[in-house]
Formats: sequence, structure tokens, C-alpha cells
Amino acid sequence: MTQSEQTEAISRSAQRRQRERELRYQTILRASETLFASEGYHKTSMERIADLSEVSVGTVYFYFKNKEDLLIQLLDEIGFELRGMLGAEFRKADVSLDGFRRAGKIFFEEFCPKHPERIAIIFRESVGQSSLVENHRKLIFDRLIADVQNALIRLGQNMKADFPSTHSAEVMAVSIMGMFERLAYHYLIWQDRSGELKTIGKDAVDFIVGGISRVICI
Amino acid sequence: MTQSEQTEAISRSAQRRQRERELRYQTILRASETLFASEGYHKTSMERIADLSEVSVGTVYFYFKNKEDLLIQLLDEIGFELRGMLGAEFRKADVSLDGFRRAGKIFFEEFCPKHPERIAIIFRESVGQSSLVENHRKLIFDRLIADVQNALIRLGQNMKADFPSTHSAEVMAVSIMGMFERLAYHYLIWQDRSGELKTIGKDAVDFIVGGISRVICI
Amino acid sequence: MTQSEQTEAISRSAQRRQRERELRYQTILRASETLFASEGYHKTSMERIADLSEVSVGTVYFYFKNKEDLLIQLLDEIGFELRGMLGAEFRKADVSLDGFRRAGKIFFEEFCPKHPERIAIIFRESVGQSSLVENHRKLIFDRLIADVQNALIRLGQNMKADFPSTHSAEVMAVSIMGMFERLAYHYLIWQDRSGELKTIGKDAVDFIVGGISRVICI
Amino acid sequence: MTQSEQTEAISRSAQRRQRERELRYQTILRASETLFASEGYHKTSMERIADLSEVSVGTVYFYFKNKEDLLIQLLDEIGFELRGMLGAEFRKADVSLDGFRRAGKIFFEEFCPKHPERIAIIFRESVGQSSLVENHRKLIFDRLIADVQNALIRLGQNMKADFPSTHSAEVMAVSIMGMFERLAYHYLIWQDRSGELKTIGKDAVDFIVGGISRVICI
DNA sequence: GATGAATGAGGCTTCATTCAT
DNA sequence: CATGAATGAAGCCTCATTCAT
Repeated sequence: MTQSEQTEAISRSAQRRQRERELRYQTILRASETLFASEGYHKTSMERIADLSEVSVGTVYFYFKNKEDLLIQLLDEIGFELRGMLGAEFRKADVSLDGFRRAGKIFFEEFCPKHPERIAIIFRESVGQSSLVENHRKLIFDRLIADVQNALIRLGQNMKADFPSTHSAEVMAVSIMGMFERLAYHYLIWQDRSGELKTIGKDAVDFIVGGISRVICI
Repeated sequence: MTQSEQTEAISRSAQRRQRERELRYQTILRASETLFASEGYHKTSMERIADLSEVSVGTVYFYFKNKEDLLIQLLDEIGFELRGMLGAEFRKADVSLDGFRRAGKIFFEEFCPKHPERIAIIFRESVGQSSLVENHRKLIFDRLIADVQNALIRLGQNMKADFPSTHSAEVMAVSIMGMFERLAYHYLIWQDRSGELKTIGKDAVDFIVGGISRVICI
Repeated sequence: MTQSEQTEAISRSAQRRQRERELRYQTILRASETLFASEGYHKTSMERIADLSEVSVGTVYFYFKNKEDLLIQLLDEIGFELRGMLGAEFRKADVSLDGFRRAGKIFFEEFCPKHPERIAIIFRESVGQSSLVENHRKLIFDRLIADVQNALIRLGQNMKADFPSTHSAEVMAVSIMGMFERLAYHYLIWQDRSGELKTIGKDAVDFIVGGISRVICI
Repeated sequence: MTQSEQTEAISRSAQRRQRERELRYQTILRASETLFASEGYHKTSMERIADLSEVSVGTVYFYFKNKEDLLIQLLDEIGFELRGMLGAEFRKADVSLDGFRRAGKIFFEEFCPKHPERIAIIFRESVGQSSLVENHRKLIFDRLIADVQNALIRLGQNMKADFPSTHSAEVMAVSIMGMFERLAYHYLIWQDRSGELKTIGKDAVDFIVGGISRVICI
């Protein structure tokens, strides 16, 4: 074996190791997601997670600091994904309310049916745990709310419309997030009506769009 | 002492005993409320509740089946109170949207500032605990949603307006509850802007009323 | 049963409960002492302590905050006993060196043979554990050293003798404690020559008395 | 390349490898020393040692059998050094007590200020660990005690002086070691009065010399 | 009715050690 | 030789719940 061949071999084995690491990390995270969503965060023991991931408890602790860390990683991942999907649409909602329509469509027709467990985690399992978890949850909501709020403000400017009060846009943004949250919770977790999510989403969007256009008099 | 005097005496002492029982029950429930809201359901031990109530742990178990029962009693109490306050207004919302306005006013200007701990308990501490707790929570929301939904349907009938789809009214009702929930959470628990709750409530109500009137074309 | 009889009964049962509490506390502490001395602090698990005390683990935690607390209670107890035995003699050492002789006699002829486990705990098991334990250990030594130092200073004054330097007395006090410590460790823990402790004590005291009288020129 | 050149090359590379091995060994040992002394033996994990040594955990295990081995190597090293410094002086203490003076001077004025971590390891971290460690510790002390004891016996012979009892010399030797130990612990670990070690050492030596000369009537 | 000591299952976490690469 | 991921036993501790007094 020449030196360059050796270097290559090393780098190849290093790459594989890196891939395996990432794979293990993902396996454990996915197992946690499944268990947290189905059994609940508290009732899921670290041993169960290790079992489902087919690794030892020690390995779980090698990849994650502790149980809370597992929840936070999951939470951040979901927050990131959600923002990636919705934020983009909200940011495009400049001159018309179509952005809001598309964001609603994506949330109810794509995100919800595809990831009911993530809905359970962000809206149920991560609620009222530790202050650290709560901080992460707050941050996620704050960012989503900011996206919606900015969309509303830009919309108002472009439409040359005024908001009734200083924080109307903020209140509307918070309200919209609240609607999304409870609708998903209601029709996905409490009742299983995932089949109707399309029409539910439409109704919701109509309500939102109606509310917005009345408030800023479009 | 005549017999009737004796009976009276017995009944008087029985009454006093009854009063004392009720008092103890309330003391313990209030202590739980305080602790659950401030420290969190899981981090509150039965001993802490007993200490704050100035009784022994055994006594707590005499009045309540277990820790979960404590949370459920609290939850039901809050649900009952909320429904008493809001339901009445929604039920009166026959021909105009004023019922919605009044319900919002009551929630944001009366309930929220007076009972921030109850907001914490119903919207945070009781989330994702046991299935029993979740059932109670669901029941409370279902009833509130039904109140709103009925108000919307009656309104539609009186206004001779049609809903876009079969469950439009339900979706709107769920949405409105979601808005109330997150707004209270956002401005009371995450941020402390209880002073601005009046204008926040106004903005929220405007948004709701706007949405409704657009959807059912009033 | 008259009221006073009842009150008496209550007080009697309360007294018995108190006695039982004290008994349990002692049982657990004595079990810890035995195990810490024989197996070592780290190798003794809380479960072993519970087993030997014939109570459950929970009960051990009812009486003691944690494992460290167990060691500290033991340590303080030993420190208190030691000071009670030696300190009294040192304090009486005013005009002659007899107090030193008696203290040595008590330590080697009474304390050591009677409580070899306590020697193991104070001089071996409590060494280099946590900073909290170390602080307690330091306090115990500081007090014993202070007793010896004061004895030396008073002796010097009464004998109108001078110390070579400011901290001669302190150094001598520390030295004497060091001698006691290592002699006990050497002849009780490393070798089992408890039978010779009497002569060992005598030789040690001679050495001490010799050193003192030379230093302060008596 | 001639054969001898080749052999030389091999031997040179073997030498370098040998040097590197020794270097690694020392690096790891020094890291352990630092960590054991500052954080404590138990609180130091093998990973921390590997980190500070800038090698992997596996490498630590290549050079040392286990964690205990690390402590034992350190202990033996310190014991060897101590004996090298003090033993020589004691062995020279034939006809006068000057050897004792010089040994004290070396211990307090050279060893202590230069290696406070070694004081911490031999007198604190290695106490009450495993029986293996304890055996090494005992051996070290036994040898030092033997040196002192021999010095005393030879001194007695040369001075034609008698010891009060058979083991007077041994008791005195143990005592002297105990003094050294506790003085170092007291003024180096518990208090940081390393600046006063010179006078402390002098006072200690005076005390020792005083004690000896009284006991063997010089 | 009230007390509070006792229980013990169950959970989280640590870390020395191994071994395939 | 060096690496570092993987192991899993073992330990500490919590706390809801019970029950004899």
C-alpha cells in the first residue's frame, strides 16, 4: 500500500466511522421520539430508549447528556423543521394573504399527517417539564410568532393599512400560532380525524384570513 | 337537656365537623394549586403539599385519593369556573357577536389577572400527565368548544348565513379556544404583561369577530 | 378513661415513639460505623447499611440526608467524644505535664482498644472524601489542637518559660495530634498490636513530655 | 545502506520509540498526579486523565493496568523520592542528632514547598482506597519508619544510652513520621502557610530532638 | 379522623474497562 | 501502538403510598 493509498484508507474509515456515529445518534433520537410520543416523556425510561435503539444505556449517554437533552434535541429539531416550512411562506406574504394560505396548507396537509409524533412532542410532551425545556419551547414559538408578525406588518405597509393598536400584529401572530396548535392537538391527538385535516385546514385559513382582512381593513 | 336540645347539639357539632372538613379540603386544594403552579406538578411532592396545608401526609390522602386526584379536582374546578364565566356569554350570543366580545373581555380582563395560577395549571401543568388527567382536560375543552360552536351555529341560523363546510363552526370554535389559550400563556406565563391584557383582549376579540363575520358573511 | 388519663396516654405514646425514633437513628448509625470501618466508605452501599440495620433504604434516607451525612454524623460524634475525653485533661494541664500524661493514657488505653472502628473512621475513611467531610474533619482537629495549644501556653506562663517562636506551641500541638493519629493507625489498623498499646502509649507520652520540657526549658 | 548502517537505523528508531514511550508514560502520570491532587482520586475519571494527557483512554490503559495502578505508581514514586531524601540523612545520624535536623529541614524546606501535590497524594488521596493501595502505603511508611528507627538505635548504641522499653525506638520513629505527616497536612493542605514552613520545620525539629534526647538521656 | 414513620420499586446517571478498527 | 465508541453493572436517591397507633 502506498502512502497515498494509506491516507485514503484512513480517511475512508474515518468517514465511515463518522457516518456510523451520525446513524447511531439518529437511531437513538428516533427511538426517543417514538416513545416520548406514544408513552409520554415521564413514563419513558432511559432503558426503554436504549432497548428500542438496540444499544446499551451507556451508549445513549455517550450521545446525549441526559434525558432532558434528548427532549431538547427533539424539540429543537421540530422547531427548526417547522420554521423552515412555515417561515418561508410567511416571509413571502408581502402583498397578498396567499402566504398565510400556503403556510396553513403546508402545516395541516403536510406536517401534521406526516409527523403526528412531532405534534405530540412539541405540543404535549415538552409542556411543563423543566425550565430549560420551557425556554427552548418559548424560543421556538417566539421565532414562529416573529415570522408571522413580520408578515403581517409588511402586509399592512404594502396595503397602506393601519393596525388598530401597537401590538395588534403581535396579538394576531400569537393567536394564529394558538389556532394551529390547538387544531392539530384536537384533530390529531384527541380525535383521530387526520383524514379531514385538509378541510379543517381550509376552514382555519379562511377564519384567519377573514380576521386579518377585517382588522387591517383590506 | 331535652331530647330535642340534644339532637340539636349533635346536629350542631355535626355541622361544625362538616364545616371543618370542607375547610381542610379547601386548604389542601389551594396549597396544591399554589405549588403546582409555582413549582410544577412533578416537582411538587405530597409532603410539600402537606406542609403548606399544615396537615400530615396521611390527612392529604384522607381527603384525596392520590396526587393525580388532586390535579383532577383542581382541573375540574377550573373547567367549571371557566365554563360558568364564558359559557353563559356564548349562550347569549344569539343575534349579534356581542357575546363573543363579552366572553373575551371576561377571560382576559377578569379570569386571567385574577387567577394566573389556574392558567398555569390548565394550560401547562395538566398537559401530558396521565391519560386520566388528559381525559378530564379533553372534556373541559370539549364543553367549552361546544358552547362556542353552538353560539356560532345559532348565530348563523339567526343571520340566515351559511357555513362554508359542515365543520366550519367546530373548527372556528376550536380555533378560538386555541387563541385564548396561547394568548394567556404567552402574555401571562412566558412574558409578564398582565397590565396589557385589556388591549390584548380587545385585539384578540377584533380578530375573532373579524374572522367570524367574514366566514359567515355577516 | 378520664381526660388526664388520656393526655397521659398520649404523652406516653409520644414518648415511646420518640424513643423508637432515637433507637432507629442509633441502629442505622451503628450499622454504618461497622460497615464503613470494615468494608470502607466507598465500598459500603446504602443497601448494605439498610440491610444490616434491618430497615428499608427509604428509612435510612428518612433519618439521614444522604450517604455523606451518615459519615459526617459519625465523624462529629467521634470528634465530640474525643474532645470530651482528651480536652478535659489538656485543660487541667496547668502547672505540670501530668495532664499530657493522662490524656495520652486515656487515648491509648481507653479510646483505642474500645473503639478501633472509630479510629478507622476518623483517620482513614473520612480522609479525602468530599470537601464537606474534610471541613468537619478539619474542625475536629482544629479544636483538639487548640486544646493542646492552650494547655501548652498556660503551662509556659505558669512555668515562666518562653517559647522559641510565636507558633512553637501551635506546632507542638499539631505534632502531638499527628503522633496520636499515626500511632493509633500503625498499631491498631496496620498491625494488630492492641495488647501493647499501654506501653506504646507510655513511650509516646515520654517522648512528648521530653520534647515539651526541652523546648520550654522546664 | 550497509547492514551496520541499517542496524544502526533500526536501533536509532527503536531508541526514539523508547524515548517516546517513556515520555508518554510520564505525561500520563503527571496528569494523574495533578488531577488526583486537585480534584481527588475518586472524582477524577480516566477520561479526564486522558484529556489532560492529550491521549485517548485506550492509551492510558496501554501504559497502566487500571486506575488503581496509576495511583500506586504515583505512590511508589513519591515513597521512593521521600526515602531517597530523608533516608540518607537518617542513615548518617550516627553520633549526633544532626541527621534528624537535616532530615526535617529537607522535608519541610525542600519537599513540601516543591511538591504540595505529592503531599496531597500520599497523605490524603491514597488513604482508605483499596487494600492494594493501602499495602503500598504501609510499605512506604514501614521503610521510612525503619530508617528512623535504625538511626535511633545506632545513636543509642553510640551514645551508650538505653531505651526505656523494647519498642521505644519504634514508637519514636512512628511518632516522628506522624508529626511530619500532620504538620505538612495542616500547614500545606488545610491552611496555606507554605511561607512559614521554615520556622515550622525548625520548631518541629526542636521538639523531636528534645524528645529524643530526654528519652535516651543524652 | 389525624399522624408520620416506613416502605421499596423504579429511575437516572456514572465510569472503569474492553476491543474492533 | 493508538483510538474512542460501546458496554452494563452498580450506586444513589426520590417519592407516592400505606398503615399501625
